[in-house]
Amino acid sequence: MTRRAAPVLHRDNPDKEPLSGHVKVTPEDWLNVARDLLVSEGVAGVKVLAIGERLGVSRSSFYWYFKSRKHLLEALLDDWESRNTAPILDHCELPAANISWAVCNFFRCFVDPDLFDASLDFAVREWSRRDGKVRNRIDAADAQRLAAVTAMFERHGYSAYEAEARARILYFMQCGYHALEVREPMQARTARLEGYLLGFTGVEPDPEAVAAARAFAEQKMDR
Amino acid sequence: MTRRAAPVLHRDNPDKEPLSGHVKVTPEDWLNVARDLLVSEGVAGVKVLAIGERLGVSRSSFYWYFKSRKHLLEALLDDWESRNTAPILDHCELPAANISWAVCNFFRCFVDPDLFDASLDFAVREWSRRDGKVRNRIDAADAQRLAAVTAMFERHGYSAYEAEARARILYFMQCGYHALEVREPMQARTARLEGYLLGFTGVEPDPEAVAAARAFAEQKMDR
DNA sequence: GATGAATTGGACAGCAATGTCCAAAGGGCG
DNA sequence: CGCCCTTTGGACATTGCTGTCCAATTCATC
Repeated sequence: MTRRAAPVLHRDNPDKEPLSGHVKVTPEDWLNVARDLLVSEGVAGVKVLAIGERLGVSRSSFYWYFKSRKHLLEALLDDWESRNTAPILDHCELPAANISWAVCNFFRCFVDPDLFDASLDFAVREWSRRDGKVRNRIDAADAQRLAAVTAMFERHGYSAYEAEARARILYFMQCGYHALEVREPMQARTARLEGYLLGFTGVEPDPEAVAAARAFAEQKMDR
Repeated sequence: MTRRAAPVLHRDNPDKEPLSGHVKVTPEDWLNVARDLLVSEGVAGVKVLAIGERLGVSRSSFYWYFKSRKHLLEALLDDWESRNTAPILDHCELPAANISWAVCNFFRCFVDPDLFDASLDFAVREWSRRDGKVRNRIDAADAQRLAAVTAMFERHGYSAYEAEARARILYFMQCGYHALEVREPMQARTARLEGYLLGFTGVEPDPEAVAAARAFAEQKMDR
């Protein structure tokens, strides 16, 4: 059925080899909980004490793995970069019979948290408002993603000018949807699918693409 | 020429009557600087000491006007609510010869910071992620705005279904644009106007509406 | 000149966070 | 057994914030 999100803690993950010796947690555990806190509380919520408590481990042992909180935050940023942009680029490049299928491929990222973690992306975005280095990283990511969507429209026969406008409508709209943290049942969302596709592409949507996308989205419902 | 944004400090605003007696600042001054800080630093940056410093006034005098920081924040939220949603509703209801003009009216809000302060809106949105009461207020605002845009499309002949989808594309896309804090010269933005209008409305844009919108936006450039 | 509204600066308590140091374990492993 | 890697908990210095209290001051106005 639905793939479960990977456990945040190393020791809760049966796939990982057991920790030997006196080891209770790994640096990755610190990082995973830090990411969780970044999303739920913002960068200010990423506190050494809070992470340690959730790991069931003392605050002092943090400094065994990381030089300082600052170094943890740097690791967090690398982690985000290495996981959130690639799936979008991949899905834009997927072969597609027509523009309906192409846009539906793109949609998958914004429906499936395993492909694109919108909460993480916006947590980093919020962080970037107060940190120039973070800001540069996210600007680069946005540019890459936009270029990929534009190329997708161009491959399906849109002029460079129209492809750019449509790419921006599509990508910004998805970002806006998540920025507003709209809460609605997945069915309400997929019910508008034909309308969205018509708006994004300017042509009547391909019923087969719609059906496939709807099936994919509703299967991801219980998330 | 360009209308300057109102001075943040009462005493810097020549339109206001001079303060009498020993008065150096008004509660509105505290509020204005607080709003500035909310936007630039986030709600955590709204600190009594920091505001006092920018007002050139001691921290202690804050408690003459406000019971506590918490009360200041409540005033800040009321202030946002009373200024950011009305212009959008108004501009959606403006008479328009066709859908191109209507959407261009709507655009004005997102181009003119006097009509809609996107930075403030997103600062409140960020705040709402960590405060349930704030969250409820902003959800209500989003619902009102979306309803107004939907009604706008319906008045121009779109079916209820299509109006809803197009309203969401339009409103979410504008929010996404600002959420990503795209930095580009206004000319680059208006160059895409025809493409945007075609995407949003599904019909070829009215050249007169485009020309008027372009003139309006470029006149607001130096902001 | 007295009154009172507005402001000041300093002191103090309380809290939460980071980072440092260290002595004392505890368990795996040679 | 004894070494070493890892963890612990506590103490401590430091920083920065809120909120309280208060005595002193200043200026407009009655």
